[in-house]
Amino acid sequence: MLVYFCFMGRIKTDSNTTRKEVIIRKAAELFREKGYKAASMRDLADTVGVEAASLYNHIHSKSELLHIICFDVANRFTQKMDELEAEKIPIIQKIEKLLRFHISGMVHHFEEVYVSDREWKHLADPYLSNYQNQRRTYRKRFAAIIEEGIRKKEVKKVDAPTAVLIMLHAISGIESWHRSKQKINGKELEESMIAILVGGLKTSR
Amino acid sequence: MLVYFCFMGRIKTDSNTTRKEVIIRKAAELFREKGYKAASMRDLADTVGVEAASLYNHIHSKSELLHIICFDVANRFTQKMDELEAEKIPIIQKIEKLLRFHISGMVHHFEEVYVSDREWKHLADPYLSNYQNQRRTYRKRFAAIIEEGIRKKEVKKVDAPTAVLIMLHAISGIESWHRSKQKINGKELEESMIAILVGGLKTSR
DNA sequence: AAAATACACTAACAATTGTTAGGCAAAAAG
DNA sequence: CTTTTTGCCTAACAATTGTTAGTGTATTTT
Repeated sequence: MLVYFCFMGRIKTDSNTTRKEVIIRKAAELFREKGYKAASMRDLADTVGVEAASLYNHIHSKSELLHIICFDVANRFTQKMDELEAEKIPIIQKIEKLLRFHISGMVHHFEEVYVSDREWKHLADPYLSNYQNQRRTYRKRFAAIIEEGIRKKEVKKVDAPTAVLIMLHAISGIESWHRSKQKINGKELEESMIAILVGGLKTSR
Repeated sequence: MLVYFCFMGRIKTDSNTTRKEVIIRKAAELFREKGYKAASMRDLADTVGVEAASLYNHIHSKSELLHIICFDVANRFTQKMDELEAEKIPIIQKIEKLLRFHISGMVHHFEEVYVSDREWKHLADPYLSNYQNQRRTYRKRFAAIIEEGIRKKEVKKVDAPTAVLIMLHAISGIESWHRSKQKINGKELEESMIAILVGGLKTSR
């Protein structure tokens, strides 16, 4: 017979949100803030408002949290790429659209996108190789678009993989925009970035 | 009376290299590969060829390793900025020079630069705030150069902090160039990057 | 050659880690 | 209301962590 003094209550959920989703959300915040390895399950439990052991009623392991976050993001991007490839618009517009998708992902789903971008190293096989493959082919598809642009003379002659690398990492730099004190608003940021990045690609006339 | 069976011998050093420097070098490799938190002192000891405890004859703590790496890199960049500000050359050339310095740092001192870029979060105060300040003022000085360029109409009208963010993060993307199988050579990479980045900044004529 | 220093070793520590077991209470289902 | 299920709790585990103490052997200095 055991008496509970400081009973903490259940994890609060809005309707349409499972407790697991709440945990994943908080995990993303925490992993972003401290890094996957430095964030402990006890930390996570605190921010969720529960004891560490209780988390395991909803999830299987810490690593599950990471791979859910990573693949959620990766799949969203892959899906967007599918749609984009099917569209019949000028290449330079395709590129712009893709960049805008990346930028707004980084602005509005910051925690998840950032974690998937920086912490995927800590995935365990077979998820690790899976993730790496998905990422690699995504970049190849992106590079293929740029190369098509070069053939059609819409895009300046550049090394396509290098261009992809620049674009994607430039966008991941939005991280420091989030961190900065006096930040311009999200829409301005987007336009500035597009101007520089797309401007750097267009054939100069 | 104790007899040593598998005596591993001392840490090998070239002349002009202290054992501490060897350890720091290996630490940079390890921190880059696994991340600061995931890299254990026993891992480090293994790659150095020694027992974990022996490392402490040369260093004070794990965190010392991180802050030596971070500040070595940060100071190099700060120093370069000092030199550059003093030069009397067109702004667009200044920017190009700075970018080239960053690029070749990322190509030739990859491990240290990468670690200082990605793992500084794990610095402990007061080093953490120090580092953040140094980084912030560096970026402000970079932004000031771009703003001067805009005033002199050498540079397209863009939000300067955003431009800095793009440049620096684009360069840190060289990480994935290192990782990639079929990589173009370092010099080509540099020229490609300069073309896109500086191209994106110049006033279009 | 003797003395001093540098540097490696083994053994052990306290703290923190992810995770499991088992029990009780609230919420949902009957 | 009664039963079942869900979800929280405490307690504890084994593993891994950074680090210190103490000891012995190479190497360097005298």
